[in-house]
Amino acid sequence: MSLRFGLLGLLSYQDMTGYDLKKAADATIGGFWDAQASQIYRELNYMEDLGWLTSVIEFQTDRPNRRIYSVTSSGHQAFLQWLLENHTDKGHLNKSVFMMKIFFSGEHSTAENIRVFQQFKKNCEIKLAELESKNKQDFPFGMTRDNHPDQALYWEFTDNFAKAYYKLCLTWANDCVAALEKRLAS
Amino acid sequence: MSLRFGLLGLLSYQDMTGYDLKKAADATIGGFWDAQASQIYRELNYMEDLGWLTSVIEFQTDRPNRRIYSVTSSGHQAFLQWLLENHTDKGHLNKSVFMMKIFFSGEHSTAENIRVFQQFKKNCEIKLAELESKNKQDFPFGMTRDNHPDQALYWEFTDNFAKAYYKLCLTWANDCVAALEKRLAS
DNA sequence: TGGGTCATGTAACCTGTTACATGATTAG
DNA sequence: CTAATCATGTAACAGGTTACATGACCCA
Repeated sequence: MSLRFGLLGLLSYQDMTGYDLKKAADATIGGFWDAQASQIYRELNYMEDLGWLTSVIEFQTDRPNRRIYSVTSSGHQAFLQWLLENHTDKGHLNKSVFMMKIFFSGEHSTAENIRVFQQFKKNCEIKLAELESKNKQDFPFGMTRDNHPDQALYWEFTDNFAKAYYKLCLTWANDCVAALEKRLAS
Repeated sequence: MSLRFGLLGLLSYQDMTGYDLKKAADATIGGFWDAQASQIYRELNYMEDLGWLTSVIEFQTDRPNRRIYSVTSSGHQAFLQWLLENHTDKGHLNKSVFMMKIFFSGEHSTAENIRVFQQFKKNCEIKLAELESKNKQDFPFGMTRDNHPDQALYWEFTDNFAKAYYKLCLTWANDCVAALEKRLAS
């Protein structure tokens, strides 16, 4: 699994600094991958050691210097190979803390669990709103849909998935709340 | 975070060995948590050090001895506290290798990507079939729905979620394939 | 004057994964 | 005869998280 290859992919669109990458990642793969800045810097370092990246420092006087990374040909090869490796992610719903808690929620009162679901719904609504609004503006750093017509379709696919996912969460949570309220009434 | 509490939860239903826990986990929380046996044993050890569990060895002659774990009161307290901690899992679609690959799939040919989606669909269908069949039999180790009426509703909630999730994956993948075929035709 | 942005990182830690090892019994 | 089941683990590693540190500039 790997942020690693996500970074390679983004850098293949455009040379960037770690700081830029954090923002680019949030704006592009952020719907399904939450990247930590500290990890980004670590990965960049590691990949430079591997020879997958090279970097140049841009000196600035009024702001901190910027270290700009570029993918080498061996880095791009590694990326392409990763893309071809068998995609069988075992179904990718294989670690959900929230579901774990729900599973054991019989320990709590019905009323309390309704509140938990309502909180969950709020979070989903926020996520959905973020995804909808993001859609209107284009991707940053020169990665526009016009710029990358072949890629844009796949960007939409992942976007659609994320949206559909959070909508599913909302309807599911509504059903759960309905069932719990029914129990309260009886 | 954290198989640990899942194990505590299951042990609160019934005393068990690590081996039993692996099977119980697969049968109960397996829809949304893939637990490794090696990690189970490590966690059991660790929790015994913490004083959250105690264990007794059951000697057997014809088979390996069994180490049976029970939750202590401090273990149960830790479990309850975890349940109450704020549930805000940031949305739990925050790490998907599959989506990462799809996002960057513009590098491949349309035909190849159609095959990738078809493989994905097959995996989802298998998962769905597993979930449907599991439903018919009851949970193992005395954890029946009649036995735990308060819990059973929440078990169903997580079950419903997993099923709805894989169904969503299927319809999404179908839409993607349709879009790709349309592109092939034009 | 306080908080946000720009920009880089380190260190310790936690959690989960992979690969391996052992060895008897039982069912096909 | 072979594979699965029972049953327990260890060791090394990979990947991700949290907390912290630095410091200037800009805007309200």
